[in-house]
Amino acid sequence: MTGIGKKKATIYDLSVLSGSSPSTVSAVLNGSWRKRRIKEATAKLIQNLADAHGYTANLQARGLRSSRSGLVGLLLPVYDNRYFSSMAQTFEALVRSRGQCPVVVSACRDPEEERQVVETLISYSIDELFIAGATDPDGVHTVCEKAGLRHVNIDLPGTKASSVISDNFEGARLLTQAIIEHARRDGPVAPEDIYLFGGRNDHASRERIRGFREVKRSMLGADPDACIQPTGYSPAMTARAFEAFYQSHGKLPRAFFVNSSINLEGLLRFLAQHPHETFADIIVGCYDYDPFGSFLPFPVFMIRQDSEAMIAKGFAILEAKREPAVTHLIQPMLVPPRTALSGPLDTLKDVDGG
Amino acid sequence: MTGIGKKKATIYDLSVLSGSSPSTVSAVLNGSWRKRRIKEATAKLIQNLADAHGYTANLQARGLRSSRSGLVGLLLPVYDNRYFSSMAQTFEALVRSRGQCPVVVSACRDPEEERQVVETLISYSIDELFIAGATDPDGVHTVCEKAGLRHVNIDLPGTKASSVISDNFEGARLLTQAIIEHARRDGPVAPEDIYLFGGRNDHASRERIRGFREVKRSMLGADPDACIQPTGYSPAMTARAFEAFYQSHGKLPRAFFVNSSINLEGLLRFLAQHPHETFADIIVGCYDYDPFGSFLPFPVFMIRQDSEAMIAKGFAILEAKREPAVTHLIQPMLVPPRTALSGPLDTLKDVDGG
DNA sequence: CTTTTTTGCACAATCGATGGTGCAATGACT
DNA sequence: AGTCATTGCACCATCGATTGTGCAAAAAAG
Repeated sequence: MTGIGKKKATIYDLSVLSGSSPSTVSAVLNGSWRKRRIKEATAKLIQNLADAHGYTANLQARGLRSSRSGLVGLLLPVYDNRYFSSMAQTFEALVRSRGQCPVVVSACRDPEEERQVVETLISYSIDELFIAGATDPDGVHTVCEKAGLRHVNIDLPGTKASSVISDNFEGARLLTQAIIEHARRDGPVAPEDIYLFGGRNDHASRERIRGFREVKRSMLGADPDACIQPTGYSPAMTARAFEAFYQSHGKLPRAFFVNSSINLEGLLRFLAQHPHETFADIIVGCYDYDPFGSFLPFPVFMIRQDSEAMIAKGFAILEAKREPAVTHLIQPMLVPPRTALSGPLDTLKDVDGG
Repeated sequence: MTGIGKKKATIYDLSVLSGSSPSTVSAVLNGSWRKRRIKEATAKLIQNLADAHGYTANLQARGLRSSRSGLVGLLLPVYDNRYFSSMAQTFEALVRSRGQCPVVVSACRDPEEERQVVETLISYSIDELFIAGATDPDGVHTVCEKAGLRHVNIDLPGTKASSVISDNFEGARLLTQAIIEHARRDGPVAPEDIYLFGGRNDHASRERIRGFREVKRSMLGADPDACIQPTGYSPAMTARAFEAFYQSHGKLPRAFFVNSSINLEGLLRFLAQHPHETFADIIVGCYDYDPFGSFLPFPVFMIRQDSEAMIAKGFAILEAKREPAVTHLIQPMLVPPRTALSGPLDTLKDVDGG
């Protein structure tokens, strides 16, 4: 409580105050004092002094000396959608519960940015890194390896480090099947009735497209190439693809698979340009779960990826230090329309809730 | 490119390689070499060596010595909703563009956690801190001040540091007015037709409730206290409030104001328990913008808070070092139903978009 | 009352970068 | 040639913590 605006207390200050040496103070404050055979009384004395002066360790100094920082990084492509923001939320909670400090950064799907950001994290001696949805996981891997940083890929796999990803193939199968079955309620379904929008040439998109096509072939007997419309990940591009389809066909496909919630925002932009009623009968499957997306005015089947399981598995991999780079699949979950799942926020206590 | 898995190069390594002293190397690599009158040829030589060896500065060492880190912190209550995740996205971009490194952390609306997290950030000598939506801004302020850390409150104001917040009163007025006007399309509206759900006893909620009540009084002549249902911020509690209302009234209010998108998720949970058609005619106003929320099967008016302007203003305040703690209001924007606004993601380039 | 063991702690090097200071070499000028 | 200013850089203390090592004093053993 002493000293507002004063410099922060250091072990040297406490050393003078307590009459012990800095090393003793250090040992007491970092918990290694038993190993160092410090008398319990001494430890207590120093601990009390530290508390009284609001001592907190200078983590940069500690990190410099010990070349470990207690930081665990999560590299995201973007924050601004429910899949990644809930992943960040889960990550924070998990890292905190392990007594470490979470650091989340985004790199905007830019391979160069990804490497730079990771370099920066390395400069802070982070202890572990979760690389989520990286455009160039192997590029990041190289940077990490050079620095001896343990890391794991989440969501998009790399070839050089272990990865934990959704079973995109299976998820896509579930989703495609669900929208086709739903469409069949209104009569027979032809291959040209079912489209896929969004995604690009990354592993997840490829697997989802593969699952989509496989189910279409087995349920509908065919899958014309025209039904696959990879638009990239931007809402604007996706909206344009819907608009183009609409212009040439006079309607949207009867049912379609949207590659991610970001692409689904593209659908919103399209819808905003057109009267409400025109699209009351479309059926949508979206690979990603967004609670509001689930309640749109037409049936939206969604896939909820289990980011909690992915992060947890990621930690397990980092601890196991497996040598060969393996890829673990986490099963995603099909979410029927109008479903409000609980999320990471639900574990928070809501103080003063009235 | 040399050395995979080797230790990172330091200025000492480069010092040996270049035949210069460490301080010269340091000066060259941190850009202060002109001030230090280093020959250009020497600088070039060292720079080339550094590039060749992939040198990156150890930021912990630099931070320790200079007691500045280049880090700028953003403290969030949670990640997992569009308001805060888009704030994080904007923050990242802005900080990056200033050549600093963004660090985003969440504290789960827990005052104790808030202080602890900030202590940790301080231990890393962060240069500036944005405190967004803190439950106890003044508590955090105390911690910051003790460490001489420049900081600014965003979204929820404190009394001891400057703040940048939405004009919640005005936003609530706009929103309330919009839903009342919309409701009047179907006939006269009584005070008991319009409710407010969500929020708790924080500044934002209070201001919103004040705006809500003021508009109701002026447009409808009254505002019974029963129409205000502060449920806290959790979806579960909010859902319970809707359920309770429904049990006792046999329906939902004709129109209602929902305090935040998190509370709006509570509405989803309620809806999921009930048949679709029952609620086709409700009118909702939500204080927060979520693109999917805007397209729900009933009219949803939303308020989009301008987090970009808030962050930008926050930087301006930090730079100006204003002494008296002032509070700046940023005007939010009323978003009519079925509107897809573009967000921070739209400025990203989407490479490989096919 | 020695010798050995254990206890309790102090010393000092170290992590990597920064920045004040000092000093030799070079050039400019009288 | 002697003085002075300038250029170009090296030296060294410093930031705050960690950790291997050494050495007294106290306790135990002989």
